[in-house]
Amino acid sequence: MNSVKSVPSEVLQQVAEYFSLLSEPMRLRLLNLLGDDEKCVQELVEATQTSQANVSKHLKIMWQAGILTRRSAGTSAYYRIEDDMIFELCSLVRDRLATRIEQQALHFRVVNGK
Amino acid sequence: MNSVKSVPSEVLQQVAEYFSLLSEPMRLRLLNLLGDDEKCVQELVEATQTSQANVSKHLKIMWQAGILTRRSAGTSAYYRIEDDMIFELCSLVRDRLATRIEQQALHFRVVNGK
DNA sequence: CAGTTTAATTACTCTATTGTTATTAAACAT
DNA sequence: ATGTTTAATAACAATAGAGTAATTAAACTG
Repeated sequence: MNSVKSVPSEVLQQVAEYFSLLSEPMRLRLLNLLGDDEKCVQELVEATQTSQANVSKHLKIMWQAGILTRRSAGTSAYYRIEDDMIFELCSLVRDRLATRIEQQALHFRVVNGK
Repeated sequence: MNSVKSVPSEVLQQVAEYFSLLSEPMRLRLLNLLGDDEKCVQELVEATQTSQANVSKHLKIMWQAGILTRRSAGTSAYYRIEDDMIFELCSLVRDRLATRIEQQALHFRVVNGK
């Protein structure tokens, strides 16, 4: 007897797809650059030092997934973070990694006798 | 002037790697099966309907990443979730996806006049 | 209208990862 | 010792994804 209900595989699939959005450094960088403001593609290209095609591709992926909004103005396209949960998820993971590294440093010091 | 400090690329890399651990349905299923208990490889193989080699490979990946612990007993190997943050992350994403689907259903009803 | 700027798309290469099969290793049972 | 069970590993095929270069499309500018 297991008290935990088994999760349908479609749900696992969707959750996995959401996490995979955040599993690319370039997308995390774009999200970090966007922050609370909206930015156009050109600004993001200049800040990331990658190709315009690559930036557009990543933005499209996140837009299709519903974590960004898109606004056209003239020849420009402005993107903004729609889903604030992103920040919560990222800071949770970042803090966890930080404490883990600190613990590793502590253990390293212990096994080497301070 | 941007008030947000730019995140070093090594940090982005590590955060991305953490999320990529959770971006596979099979690993999410294993984590869900593990829950709060420890389970051996054989139990997980029976529950997942995939090959023993595949289960072992995924468990190794998560063990190396520090989100599982491993205990040997006889010919068996028991794994347990070490990092409870997993549950928090997964339920955050699952709830968000649920509300998104509900909103889509609502919008669907509106555009079709109830 | 011609020229320019900005973004999206297409076609492509390269790399990483999943899952499978087969094999090896280790602990136990008879 | 032999055979059995359990898990880890190696080698491989198939797939997915990132990044690039080139092209297309759309909106401005002169």
